[in-house]
Amino acid sequence: MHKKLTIGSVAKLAGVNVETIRYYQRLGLLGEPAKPMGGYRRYPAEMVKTMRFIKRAQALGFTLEEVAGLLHLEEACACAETRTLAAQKVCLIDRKLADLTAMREALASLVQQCDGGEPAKGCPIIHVLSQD
Amino acid sequence: MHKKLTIGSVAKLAGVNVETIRYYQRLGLLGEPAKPMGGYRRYPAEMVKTMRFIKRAQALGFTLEEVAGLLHLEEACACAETRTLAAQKVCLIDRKLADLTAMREALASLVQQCDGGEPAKGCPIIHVLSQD
DNA sequence: CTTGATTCCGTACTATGGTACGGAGTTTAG
DNA sequence: CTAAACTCCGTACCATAGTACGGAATCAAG
Repeated sequence: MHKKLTIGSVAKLAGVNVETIRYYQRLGLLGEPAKPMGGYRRYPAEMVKTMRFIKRAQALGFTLEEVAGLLHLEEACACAETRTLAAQKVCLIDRKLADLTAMREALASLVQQCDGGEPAKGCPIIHVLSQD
Repeated sequence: MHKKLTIGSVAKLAGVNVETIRYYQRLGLLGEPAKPMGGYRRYPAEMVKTMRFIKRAQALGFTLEEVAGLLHLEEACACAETRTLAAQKVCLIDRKLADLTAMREALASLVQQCDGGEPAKGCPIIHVLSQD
């Protein structure tokens, strides 16, 4: 009794296109409930959460393939492999955080220097960001 | 006398494909020096820095179109428009940082719980990450 | 001065992440 | 019970970010 949503409702609740759900199903990211003899498929409400998770992960730079990996972590935990995979993701995120922070500082200082009014003679943006 | 590199050397120094440089030129991200009467073009060493900048920005989730915007900030500073653009990028980065941090915490706690040894019964990863 | 590497240029192809479309069947609301 | 809305399925199309290819010209070393 907990499979009550049509694909359209899932899409609406998750804020995505129906086609996107079908696309993810083709990629194996989302399961397809069995089609009840000629009728429409019914989806559990957790589907919406999973969709939102995918969208969040994607926004953070994970590819759909990586997201598929993260989703597998859910069903197979307490396993050395999956733990390692998750730990690697954490390292990867740490590197991204460091890079993003550096970028943020550089841009913020650019904005400040622009505020300072010092005209022409080249903004330091590329100079600051392109070293190493 | 400061235009000494061939496109191949730039590519090698920046660690990218020659075709990628030509692709960026087509998109207008990189300039093309004038071709000296039937010969090969020569590029300034800064080209390498610009390439590296593009790659760094991309790795942080900026599209090539956005990178083009960032590059324009370099030559036209002290201008209200460009300052605003940069400030918006900073906000955007702040949002990404917040999201990434949340993701990091969630994943790290997943790893810890896996370490705890509590077997089966579902990892909290999706539960934790998909709320709101 | 020839041979092999590199450049130039255009065009085509690839992968990823979707979106759109068309026709047939199925629901659901009035 | 009919009409509108939705589902199913396959196939086609789109944008982004490149990579590959092929022929002609040019350069650099032996």
